[in-house]
Amino acid sequence: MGRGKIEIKRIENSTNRQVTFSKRRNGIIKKAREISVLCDSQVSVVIFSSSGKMSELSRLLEKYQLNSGKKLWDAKHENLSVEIDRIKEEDDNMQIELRHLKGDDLNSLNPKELILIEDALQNGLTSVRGKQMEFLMKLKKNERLLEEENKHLTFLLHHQELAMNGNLWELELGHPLKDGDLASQIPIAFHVQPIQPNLQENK
Amino acid sequence: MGRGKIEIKRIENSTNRQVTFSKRRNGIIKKAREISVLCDSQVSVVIFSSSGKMSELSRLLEKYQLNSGKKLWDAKHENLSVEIDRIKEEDDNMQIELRHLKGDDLNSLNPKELILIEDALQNGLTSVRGKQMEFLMKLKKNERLLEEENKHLTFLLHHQELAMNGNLWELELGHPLKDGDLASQIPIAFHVQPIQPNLQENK
DNA sequence: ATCTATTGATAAGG
DNA sequence: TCCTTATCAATAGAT
Repeated sequence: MGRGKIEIKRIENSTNRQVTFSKRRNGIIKKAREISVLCDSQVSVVIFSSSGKMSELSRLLEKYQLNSGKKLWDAKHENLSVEIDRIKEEDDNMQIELRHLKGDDLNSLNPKELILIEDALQNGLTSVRGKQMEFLMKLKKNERLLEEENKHLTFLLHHQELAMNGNLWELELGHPLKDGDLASQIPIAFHVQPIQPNLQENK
Repeated sequence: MGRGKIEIKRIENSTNRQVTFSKRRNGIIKKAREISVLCDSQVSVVIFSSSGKMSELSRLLEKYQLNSGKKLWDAKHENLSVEIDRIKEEDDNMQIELRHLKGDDLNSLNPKELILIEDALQNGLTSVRGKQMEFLMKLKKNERLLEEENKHLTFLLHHQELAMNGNLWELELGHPLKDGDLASQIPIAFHVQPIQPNLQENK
């Protein structure tokens, strides 16, 4: 097309080459636009001239980018996928084991496996109850300590009251209390009988 | 160019559109090749048909591709990292729960949590034992059936032997057995006392 | 897919 | 780069 046919090989005359580049580049981009409109298709054209200048039509490239991105991903990071698969499998296995221990999905198991799970559960139960017992002991011990402290404080309080009463009467009587005084014979009863907890672990 | 001029807008006839797409795509790619040869330029053309199929010429645009590929990879990588972290966390949690159910690492738990675990274990144990009971029932039932079959077979055997003996004596005596014959009074004892299984599930 | 009339692209020149 | 124009390639529509 044109005043003469040309062979498709590098145009050696640089001016000529530049002119042809310009014309054909426009032609290609025009045609790319046309096809994208006519045929409802996504087109991207990127052209670099030999001097490095870029022209571009991108009626958009998302799919392509996604595609090449995926390839790149697959090639370079397959090992990561393997890692993920490995973890997921581990995950699945644990999920199954958990379900079995919680009493679900037992139908897939044979009696031998059921026995293993029963043993595991029994062991777990024993351990958990042992730990609960430990807690209980700690609580009881703490309780005993508190009781003793309580007794001690009560004792102190008693003496303080006695002392205070003594002072009052001293003020009123004008002399310290002596064994013969009535006040010193006031009965004071402290019932320090702590509640005995009745907790009992049921075996 | 063609039998008639066409307006540049979406071709509604889908067959027509498909045909035009095919022709023009080839044309564009051919021209892209030509310009890259004639003008010593780098060209990339990517065309997606409306149905999503991709055609491409890339006389190649490494910088551009690598760049977009890398960006894409980064985004994907981030997503995947998040996914991996999520799974790993799930993994850890399950691992902890499993260890707890098996009676390990109980020190980190408070009494309330211990009770939850105890309940879970108890439930699991109940389910597992229920399932074992099912198995047991199945076995017992099977056993009963076998016993009955056994009884039946023994019965048949007994009769067959009687018949055989009868025939033998008939042969020897020259006549069928009658009540007066000695042989008909031979005591034959069959002790069909199947073993009673003493299995007992311990609750 | 192939044909072909017609249009559109473009080589050469200014 | 733009215009012109002769030439030929691309292609629309038909088969």
